[in-house]
Parts: sequence; C-alpha cells; structure tokens
Amino acid sequence: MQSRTPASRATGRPRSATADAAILAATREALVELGWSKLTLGDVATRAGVAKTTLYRRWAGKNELVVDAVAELFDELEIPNRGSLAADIEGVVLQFAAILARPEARSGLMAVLAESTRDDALRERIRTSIVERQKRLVLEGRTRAQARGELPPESDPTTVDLIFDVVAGAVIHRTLVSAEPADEQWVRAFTRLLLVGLGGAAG
Amino acid sequence: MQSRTPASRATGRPRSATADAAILAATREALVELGWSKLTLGDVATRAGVAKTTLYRRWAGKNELVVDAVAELFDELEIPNRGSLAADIEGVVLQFAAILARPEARSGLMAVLAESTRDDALRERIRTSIVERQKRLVLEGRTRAQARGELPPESDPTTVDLIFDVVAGAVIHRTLVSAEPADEQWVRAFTRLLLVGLGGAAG
DNA sequence: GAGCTTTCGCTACGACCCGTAGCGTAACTG
DNA sequence: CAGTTACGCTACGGGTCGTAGCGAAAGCTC
Repeated sequence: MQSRTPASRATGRPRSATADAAILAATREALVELGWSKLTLGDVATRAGVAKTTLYRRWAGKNELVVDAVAELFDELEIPNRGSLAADIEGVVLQFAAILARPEARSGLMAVLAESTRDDALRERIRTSIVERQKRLVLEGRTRAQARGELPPESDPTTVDLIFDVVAGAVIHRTLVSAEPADEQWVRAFTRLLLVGLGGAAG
Repeated sequence: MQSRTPASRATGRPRSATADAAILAATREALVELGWSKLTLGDVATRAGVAKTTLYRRWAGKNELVVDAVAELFDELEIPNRGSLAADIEGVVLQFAAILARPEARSGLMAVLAESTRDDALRERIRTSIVERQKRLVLEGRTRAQARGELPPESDPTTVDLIFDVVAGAVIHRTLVSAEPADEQWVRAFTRLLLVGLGGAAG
C-alpha cells in the first residue's frame, strides 16, 4: 500500500507506524482545509508532527500520498443484504455517495484521477488500491440476485465492468460534477433506471 | 466565456483576438505535453508568443484558463438523427468518448473538476460553459424518441438530469478511471443496458 | 551490555514558479 | 492631435520543491 522498500529489513530502527497514520490523517485534514492544489507536503509534515524528510522517505510525491490517504476512505464499503436486488443496489450506492460527500474524498479523488491520465504507475496504484477492490460489491450483488432468481445465471465478465462503470460513474458525476446530492430520492430513481431501463421508467 | 470586463470599452487599444486563440491553443498543447500539475502560466505564455502579464490580464489563474481551453473541445458535440433512440444514443456517446480520448481533455477536465469542489465560482463556470450546454443533447434525443413513440410523452425535468449523469458519468468513468476505450462494442452494450435495464440485458 | 543498521528531526540549499509592479511602446478613438 | 487602453519586457519578494548533510534515537544481533 505504501512505497517502502519491498522486503522490510529485519535490522535497524523500524519505521514508525504511528507516523504513517498521522501523515495520512494530516493529508486528509489538509485536503479538507486547502484542497488539492494548495496542499503542500511541508504543511502536511507539520500537521502530522514529523519532519518533511520523513515524508519523502515514504512517498514519492503528492500524488502517491493522496492516493493512500483517500483509499482508506473506501475500505468501509459493504453491500448490504436487504432481500432484493433493488434494495441492495440502493444501499451500496447510498454508502458510496456518503463517502463522496466528504470533502477530503471529493477533491482528493478527482485530482489524483486527473494526474493518473499522464502517469501509468499512478493509475495502476489507484486501480489496485481503490477501484478494483470495490468491484467485489458488484460481483457479490449479482451472485445474490442470481440466487434469488432476479437475474439470469449468465456470467459475462465484461458485464460486471460495465455495471461498475455505470454505477460509479453516475454517482460521481451526480455528486462531483452536477454538484447535487445523491439522496434517497435520486438513488431510487437511478436504481429503477438501472433495473428496467428507459423504456420502463417514466420518460 | 473569458474574464474580461463585462462591457468592452469603446476607447483604447482593443484586445487581440489572435492572442486569445493562441493562448487557448497553447494551453491545450501544454496540457498534452505536461499535464495539469506541471503546466505553468509562464510556459503557456511563451508557447503562445505573448507576455506573461498579458495572460494574467485576461484570466484570473490556471483554473479559469484551462476551463476555457477545454470547453472549446466540447462545442462540436451534436446528436445525430439515425432513426431510432438506440442509434442516436450510440452516436452521441461515441462522439463524447472521442473527445475524452484526447489527452488535453482528459487531464484538463478532471483537474478543473477537482478544483471546482473547493471553488464555487469555478464550478459555476464549468457548469455553464461545459456541462449545462450538453444537456440539450439529452433533451433533443428525448423529443425525437417521443415523436417516434419510443418513449412516453411524459416530461419529468429531473429525469433529464438523471440520464445526463448516467450517460456522462459512465463514459467518463470508463475512459478516465477504468482507462479502457469506450469503443463501439462497449457503447452498444451500454446503450442496451440504458434502454432495457439489468433485467432485459444479459446478466 | 557493545556494535551495527536504519530511521528520525533538523537545517540549509539552489531551483523553480508565482503573481505583481513599473516602464516605454503600440493600437485605436474622437 | 490628445486620450485611453493593451502590449512586451524586466525585475522583484515570497513561497514551494526535493535533496543533502548532520547528530541523535531506536531497534536488532551477538
């Protein structure tokens, strides 16, 4: 998850785990107060109570640091078992929306995504530490729905990717671009659209 | 569209329209070569062949400049009339994906969106100059589909916003986060999902 | 404990970019 | 012509970057 040397040496003074947590927390705090562009590593170091050099020993730069700081926010996501596919979708989308409503997630996530368009290593870091880990939610929801008979037992792997892009993309666009809350009403309408399509929904 | 004084004065030396175009083109060029974070206004000025002070007289900062530079890319969007709602959607989504495939759109758009989470004026600038102008495509497509009898003649205004978030969000997430091309195959699958929903599509 | 290794906090540094001020010149109006 | 505004250029203080060097601290092995 971090950029330390692959095999941790058995000898010498070990790195402080407390410092790691303090730095990541300070990064999120700075994201809230300053946003991405005005966030400086020197400021983060001061907030965390560590030296600037300590920070540079662990992370290559601002991008990598913010990815790790933001990734922790998404670890709490779980898909609830509410008895129906529609209810399960609504539940997980609301959780996702709640995370994106937090300012440290908003500015941090979009900024590192922007940087990742020009940095393949960074994009891979984002994919493995944030994006790909949440696809399990789609897989789990589909498995449950198939067991209930709500979805055909087919299993095209590209369909999972499509659904993930649609769900995550819609929520992100709603909250970060349109800047409107993804509240219960919106989530219900979105879930209905996702399940029955434009033809079945109110046009 | 730019940050000049509201009423252009009748007296004095007029601002060079050539310089405007050169600066915006230079900004896109710099976005391609350097990306957002390494783009400097001094460099843009040099590329455009103007003085740095000239640039600061017209734009308040990097954010506003990039918004204008990127906004021009989206003006070419049109929804084609292909005879069916599905074909119309596929056509406009492919156009949208083609724009997002360009590096100057990728890094520029995401970066200003990230900044807009902490700057209300910037978000409003993005909404009026980029986002809101493309909602006409959804409205136009729906009107056509209703005339063809493909959609009920209802007209819930929030549905348009929902569809826009779903379409734009999915394409953006596919191209910028998943980093996979929104090619014809993907667009066809997405359109089918949008029209008939999860129940009708292959699960 | 002694000795080794690595991390830590601290200071200092050159390099770069920021955003603005000041100046003389260019372009356009009445 | 005078008046007004934009332009190119130079220069500046202020801030951040990322790194180097130092002595001290914190572990591990013997």
